[in-house]
Amino acid sequence: MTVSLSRGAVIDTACRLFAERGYRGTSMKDIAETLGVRASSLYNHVTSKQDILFAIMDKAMDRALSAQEEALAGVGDVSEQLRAATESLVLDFLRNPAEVTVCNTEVRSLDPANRAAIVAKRDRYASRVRAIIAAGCRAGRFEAAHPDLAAFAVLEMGNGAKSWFRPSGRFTDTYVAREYGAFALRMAGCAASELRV
Amino acid sequence: MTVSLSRGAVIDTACRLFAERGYRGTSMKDIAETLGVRASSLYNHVTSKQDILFAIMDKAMDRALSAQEEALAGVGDVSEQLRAATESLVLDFLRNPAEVTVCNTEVRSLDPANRAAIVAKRDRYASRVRAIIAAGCRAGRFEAAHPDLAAFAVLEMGNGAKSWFRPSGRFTDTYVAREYGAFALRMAGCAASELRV
DNA sequence: AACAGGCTAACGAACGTTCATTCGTTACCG
DNA sequence: CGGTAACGAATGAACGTTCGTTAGCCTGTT
Repeated sequence: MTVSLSRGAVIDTACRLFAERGYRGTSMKDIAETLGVRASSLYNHVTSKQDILFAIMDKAMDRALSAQEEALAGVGDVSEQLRAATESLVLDFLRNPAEVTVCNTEVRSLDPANRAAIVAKRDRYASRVRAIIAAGCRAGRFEAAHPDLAAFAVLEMGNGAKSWFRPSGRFTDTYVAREYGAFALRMAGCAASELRV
Repeated sequence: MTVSLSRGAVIDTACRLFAERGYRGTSMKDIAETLGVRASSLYNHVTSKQDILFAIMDKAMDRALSAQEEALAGVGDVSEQLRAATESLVLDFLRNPAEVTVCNTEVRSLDPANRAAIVAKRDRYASRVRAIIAAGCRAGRFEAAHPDLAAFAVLEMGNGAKSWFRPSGRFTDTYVAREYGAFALRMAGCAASELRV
């Protein structure tokens, strides 16, 4: 009988522990024990602890970016774009809380080269949201006094949702995402008549 | 000539370092070196590293709580209460970024007893915001579908502001706080006619 | 026979903390 | 005024752990 580790299992387990206790608060021994194995065995599947951290974050950013692309594909109206982008963001946060927590709290634990790669992807993600709000303001459909400021507030909403959401709670994740999509439109100052579509 | 350490100086320096590198990512040696002193000298002023962390967070929570009380004192109208509470929250975040960062990221590094004390204060702070939104909804002044959900979104806005705000930037902290106060009213579904007071 | 993947053992470094000692200043006493 | 006792605070050395990582071995499967 072989329980037999895999790279994926190591990374998934590490992700959960990093989210709970932080990167520096989690030892290779902790990860190994959770998997029922000795610490040295992990090195058959990953090259270092830093390697694990980067793999978690890189995978998570790619997932978020492609979910965002998919959500926006074929959506022309700028209000619907903001709604779709926000719903995608919130859904991603609610469905992958551990990965997202690691992404949000452990950027500082990345080696400089790894950090540059992750920050670039994060910026790409954020700039799409900024662009939508800016376009809506230019078109006179939103009336945010400062589009960038509203964009940051929207991007932060995912964290707000993640911090209290529990899958076993009153709401489904899709329902919460829709609710936050509406928050985003309101915050951007979208004309009230559009809000109840 | 005596540079001579003090408990306050140790705590302030530690706060900045904890905010940048995290509690576990900061050693007593790091703190001491920043102060131009050896690690063992710190123990003349604090009893342990954990003691430092708790002192930082306890002071920060007390400051936030009393700022909130002061902001709400004598404000009767529920819309103005939400605006005042949000402005107070955002201002506190913008003016004490290091303390707030530590409070938001290092709860997990607290010993169980210390954690209970801090979480109790944090809950007291959050419940005041929840109560305002709930009251506004009952009075028909707000129309959030789920008051608690809107409350969490409001509480998260401080983080959103803190993450991009720089004192040297385009906006003053009071201006940003006002802007976020308006976001909060919109998000709660406050009647549009009240928004431009 | 080859090998992947687990194991034990060991490493050097860094950690938080303690301890006895030394230093510099202040306050008192003759 | 000079000598000294006393005290707060900084120090280097040492402690027991824990850290991430490497090396070499052993076993079960192919």
